[in-house]
Amino acid sequence: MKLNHHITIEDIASQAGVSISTVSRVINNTAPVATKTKARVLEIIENLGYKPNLFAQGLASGQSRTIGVLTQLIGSPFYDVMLRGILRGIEGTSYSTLFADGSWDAKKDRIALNMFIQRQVDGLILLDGHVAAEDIVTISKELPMIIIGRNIPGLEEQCIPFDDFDAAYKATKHLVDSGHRRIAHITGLLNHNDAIDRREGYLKALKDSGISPDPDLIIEGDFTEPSGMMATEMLLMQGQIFSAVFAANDQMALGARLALYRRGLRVPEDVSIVGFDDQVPSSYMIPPLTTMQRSPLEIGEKACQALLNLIHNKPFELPEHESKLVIRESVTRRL
Amino acid sequence: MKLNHHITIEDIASQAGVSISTVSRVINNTAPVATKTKARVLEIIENLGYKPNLFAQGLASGQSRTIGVLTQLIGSPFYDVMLRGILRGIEGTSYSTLFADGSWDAKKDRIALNMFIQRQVDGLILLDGHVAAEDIVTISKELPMIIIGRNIPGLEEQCIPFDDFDAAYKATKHLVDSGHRRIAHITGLLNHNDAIDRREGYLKALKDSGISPDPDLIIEGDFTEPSGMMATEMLLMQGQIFSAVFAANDQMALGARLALYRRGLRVPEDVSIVGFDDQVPSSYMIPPLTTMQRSPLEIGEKACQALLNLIHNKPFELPEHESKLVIRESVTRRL
DNA sequence: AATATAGATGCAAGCGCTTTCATAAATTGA
DNA sequence: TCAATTTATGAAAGCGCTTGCATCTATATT
Repeated sequence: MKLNHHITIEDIASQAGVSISTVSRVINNTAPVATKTKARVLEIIENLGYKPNLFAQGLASGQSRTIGVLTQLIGSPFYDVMLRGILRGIEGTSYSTLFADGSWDAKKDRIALNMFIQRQVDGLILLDGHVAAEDIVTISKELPMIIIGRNIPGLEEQCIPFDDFDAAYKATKHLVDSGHRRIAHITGLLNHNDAIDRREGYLKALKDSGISPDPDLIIEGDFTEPSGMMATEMLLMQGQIFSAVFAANDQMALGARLALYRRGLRVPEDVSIVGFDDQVPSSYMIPPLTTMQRSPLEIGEKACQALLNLIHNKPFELPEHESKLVIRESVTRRL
Repeated sequence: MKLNHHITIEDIASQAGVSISTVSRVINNTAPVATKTKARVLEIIENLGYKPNLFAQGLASGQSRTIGVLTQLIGSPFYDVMLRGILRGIEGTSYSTLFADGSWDAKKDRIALNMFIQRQVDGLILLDGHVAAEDIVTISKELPMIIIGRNIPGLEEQCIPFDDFDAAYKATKHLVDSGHRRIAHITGLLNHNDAIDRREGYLKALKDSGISPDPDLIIEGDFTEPSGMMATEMLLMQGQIFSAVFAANDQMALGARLALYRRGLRVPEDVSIVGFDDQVPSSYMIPPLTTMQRSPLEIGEKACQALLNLIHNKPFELPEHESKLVIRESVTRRL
């Protein structure tokens, strides 16, 4: 392992007996260079282990070979897997990723965005968050970007929205189709659009099935396990009658499951549960959780590739995103 | 949201009627500047929303205001929480983090390290990984770094090793103290030092208690849920007799729990389980898992602060790391 | 054979900052 | 009051690269 940051393009040039322009050209493939010359330069670069100084490159070219990724809460499974997808998408390219965490805080989002701009990232991936749509539009005029999990008016081509409404509809429908009529819903934080969309999907599915939603069966959670547990405890304490729970994510489903266990209620015999996200631990819940599967890894990877193409003005394609129901063992038929 | 990357130090200088040197000095506090002048410059900077170009700064000063973080598998809970700690530690500073994922692959580690060096990070945090100790020592001569999860000879002052041996010892001891004699162990990947240390801790605890370890009760997993499940199924299929399982991490404990469920074995009545890491889903296992708690958030944050101090040649302190047993409901006394 | 064209290379001007060195102004001490 | 400091500032030389322009050679076209 050598740290040759002292070798410069000039060293290469003089050893190869050419000018630094030529060396620069072979590095960047930016103009034709005689085959022989190119080979010689490449060889010397290899031998000396020369690596261009990215600051100098960046300063001269205005490009940073860096993309910024704004996530909302590192340590949150769904997003983390998406990050892994992004890292996978960038692998093998000369780009690197700068990470920042908005923590669902608009102020932090702005700080992060400013940081990215100052560091002159060549592109941006936004994972959800509370950045104002107009700011996104402004920035997108000067900076290639892909927005995951939102749909910004006027920027649809660069957005990968989630199908929260549809997915929640399907999840709820599955319960209805299994014969459940009194289905409780633990929502996510209702200042998050995805939580709202999921609730709407739930409501629509009930209505379409001729069931009039009971507001008492809808409790707001915050996407965490404890909130799922508390929501369920509250339902139980209030003596609400329900045969199924649709949780707006798997974490809350796990919480709900524990609350039921504490009360001696069996899943799915007494209460069925459907989650959302299909996170890894869900398939190891007792019993394994029926949930809506999404494909964050693929989304992250494809989004990253799309961004890279966008940066280079090449045509790009955004991944289709459709959640699908994974039937496991937490739902039973009710006659 | 403005993107003023076009304003340069010269704009500030001319507006303030001073030279760019002076502006540079007030920005960096690198030499005395008359109070009045300083105030004027600062005001203009503020008004114009000027942000120094980091490439130019980096090129001129050789500093990047960036720290590199090499993680092993983004999406893996324990490390992700540590990343959050790091991000928390860097918050409010002028530094940013460059992330790379080694995926427990020495080759990728090297690529990432080269990338970091090329990007001239000012410091490095290594989360575990397979980088050769000698390479680490070489790099550390030129680059401030903190190594988490390993102990590199000659670099002890910059390492935050984990107490895997002790923690595993405690975990196993807890089972022994609860009356268990035939305790199975699902190890992690045995090319990982932490997995080896945990196994050693397990063995030592048994021996110290006068129990001679049964090799048939030790099965290698790979730290994932499915491996924990398969290991347990294998034990069951082989007809091994055991009243407790110590899994080298919580994910495998979850897998083990599902395997037992499938066989109709109750936890903890028939088999007790102890995990390792205290990841969030573990406290929502049915029944909640007894496990070894670690403090990745704190470690990440403190490590980051230590690195920042190290970069600035200030004295620094590494976090103490001690795992502690969290007793929940997956272990029962055996008489 | 004469001219046009494409290919190969070098020169030199930046990119926006930091920092050394020199100089000018202000302060101090005797 | 004058030399010796100290404080404040500017000029200019880089940092290591990219890139437009100019030059020169080799090849193609008629």
